[in-house]
Amino acid sequence: MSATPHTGPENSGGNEPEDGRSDGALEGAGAAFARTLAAADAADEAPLSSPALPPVTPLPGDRGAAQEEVLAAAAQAFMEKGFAATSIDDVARVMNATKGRVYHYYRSKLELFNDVTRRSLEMIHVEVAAAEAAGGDPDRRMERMVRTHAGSILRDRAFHRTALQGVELHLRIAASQDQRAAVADLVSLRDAHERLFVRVLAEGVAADRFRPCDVKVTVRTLLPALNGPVFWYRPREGETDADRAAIVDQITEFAMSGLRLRR
Amino acid sequence: MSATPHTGPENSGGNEPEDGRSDGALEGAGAAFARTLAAADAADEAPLSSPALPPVTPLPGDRGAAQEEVLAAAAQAFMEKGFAATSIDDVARVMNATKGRVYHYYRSKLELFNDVTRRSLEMIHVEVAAAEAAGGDPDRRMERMVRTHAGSILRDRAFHRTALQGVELHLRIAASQDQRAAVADLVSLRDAHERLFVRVLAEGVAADRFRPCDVKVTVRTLLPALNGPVFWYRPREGETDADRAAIVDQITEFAMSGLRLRR
DNA sequence: TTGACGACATACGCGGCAGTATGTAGTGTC
DNA sequence: GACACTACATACTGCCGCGTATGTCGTCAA
Repeated sequence: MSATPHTGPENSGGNEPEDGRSDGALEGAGAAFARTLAAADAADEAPLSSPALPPVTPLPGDRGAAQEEVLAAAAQAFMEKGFAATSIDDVARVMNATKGRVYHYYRSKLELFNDVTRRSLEMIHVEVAAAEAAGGDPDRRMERMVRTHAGSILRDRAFHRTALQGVELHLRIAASQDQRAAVADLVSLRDAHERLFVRVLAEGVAADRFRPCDVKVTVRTLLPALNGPVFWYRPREGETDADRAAIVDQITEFAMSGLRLRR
Repeated sequence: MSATPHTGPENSGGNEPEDGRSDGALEGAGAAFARTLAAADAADEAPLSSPALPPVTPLPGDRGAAQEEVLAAAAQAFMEKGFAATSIDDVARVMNATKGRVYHYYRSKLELFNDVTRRSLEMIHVEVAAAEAAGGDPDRRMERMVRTHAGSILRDRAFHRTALQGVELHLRIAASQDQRAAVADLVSLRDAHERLFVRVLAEGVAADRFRPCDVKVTVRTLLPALNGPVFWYRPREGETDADRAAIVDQITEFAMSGLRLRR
C-alpha cells in the first residue's frame, strides 16, 4: 500500500534516460561496501560486541571490481522490474554490455540473486549490529538501530528491494538441494537481524523503557515500517543527504514512539 | 487526474444494481466480497460519508461465481509464486482445472492481475472508509481505520499480497496505452486510500491528539507496518479469528502509540 | 612470437509459457 | 431433434529468455 510519491509527473511520462545511470549506481554500491566493512571493524572493536557474524562475504571466487559492477547492475535491474521479470540481457543492458559479461562471473540467474540478497542482508545487519554494540540503555541502542536500519534502506535501495521481494518466494521455488541450502542461509541471516531487534526490545520492556508487548509480532510490525522507503522513495534530481535524513527522522520518531512506554 | 476511477473499458454499459448480484457462495473471496458490499452500504448510510468512491467494481462482463473462483485462484497462485513467476497453468492447477477455463474468463494474464489488484484495493478501501465514516474524534477514527486495515490484510492476504507486490512494478512494465491507463486507475485507487489516512492524521495533529509530524511520510511509514503480515503471516492448522485478532491488537497498539502525542 | 589465459562479445539450441484454435459435453429453446 | 450457446478441455504455435558453445581481442610470461 505504499504509494508513489508524485502521481502527476510519473503518470504522464516516466521516461528514463537509457545512458549515464550505471556509473552513479556502481559508485554508490561500491562506497556502501567500503562503509560496511568499516562498520564491521568498528563492531569488532566495540566493548559490547554482538554475536560473531562474519563480515560481508567476499563474492565466490572474488574477481574484484568488475564482478561488483555486475552485482550492482543486477540489483538495479531487479529493483526496476522485479527478479522474475528481469532478463539477463536487462542486467547486461544496465552496464551497456551483453550477456557474456554476466555469465562470465555468474553461472545462473539464481546465483546472481543469491549474491545480491546476501549483500543486502549482510550490509544492513553488520551496520545495525555495530550500532547496537555501541552501548547504552535499550532505548538508546534501539534508536540507533532504527536510525541505522532506515538509513541503510534509503541508501542501498536496489539491494534491499531485491532482498525484500524475493527471499521467501525464492525459498518456495527453489528446486535443487543446494539451492534450498543457499536460501536457508539467507533466511538465517534475516532471522539473525530480526532476533537482534527482538532481543533489544525485550530488554527495553524488562527495563520498563518500552511498552509491554508481544516482542516478536511488534518487531515484525516495526521492521516493515523501516523498510517502507524501499517501495516509495524516489531520489529527486540533485538530492542530498539532508533529504534522506529528514525521512529517517520521521520514521525514527514514529517507530520509537510506538515502542516507548507512556507515563 | 480524476479521483473517481472509471469503470472498466468495455464494462457492460449500464450500471446494474449491485444488490442484484448472485450471492456468490464462494468460500474465500465470495465471503469477503459480500462483506465488502455490506461495508459499502454502511458507508453510504453513515453521516460522514467519505468522498464518493464506487463500491467494488463488478468484474468486466461479470459472469458470476465461476469467474470469482478464477480470480481467487489467481490471487492464491500469485501470492505463492509471485506474479511473473506464475504461469496460467499454475492458476488453473489451483482450481484443479486447465488453461482453457482461465482464458474463458480472462483474455490475458495482465487482465487477471489488474482485477486481482483492483479487488484488493477496493475491498480494503471501502471497508476502511466505512470505519472512518463511523465518526468520532480523529484518534478514534484513526484507530478504527488501523484495526480495519490490519484485519483486512490478515483476512484477504492473497489479494493484498498481489497488489502490494505488483502495482508500481507493473506501472513501469506496462507497454500499451490502455495498459497504462488501467494501471493509472489502480494507482489512483491506492492514492485515495493513502489520502484518507493523511487527512485523518492531519486532523488529529491539528486537534493536538497526534504528534506533529510530516503527515505524508508518517502515513507511508504507518501503512507498511499494517501491511506487514502479508509477508510473514502463515495461518496455522486450525487457526481462529482470535489468533488474528491478537495480532491486530499488537499492530494497532504500536501504530497508535507511534502517532499519539506524549504528554 | 607464441601461447596461454582472462575478459568479454556473438551466435546458437532448447524449453517453457502465453495465447490460440479446435473439440466436446451439457443445457436450454423452439 | 436441430440449433445455439455456454463452459470448459485438449492440442498446437510462436516467441522469449536461459544457458552454452564458440569466437575475438588484449595482456603477460617465457
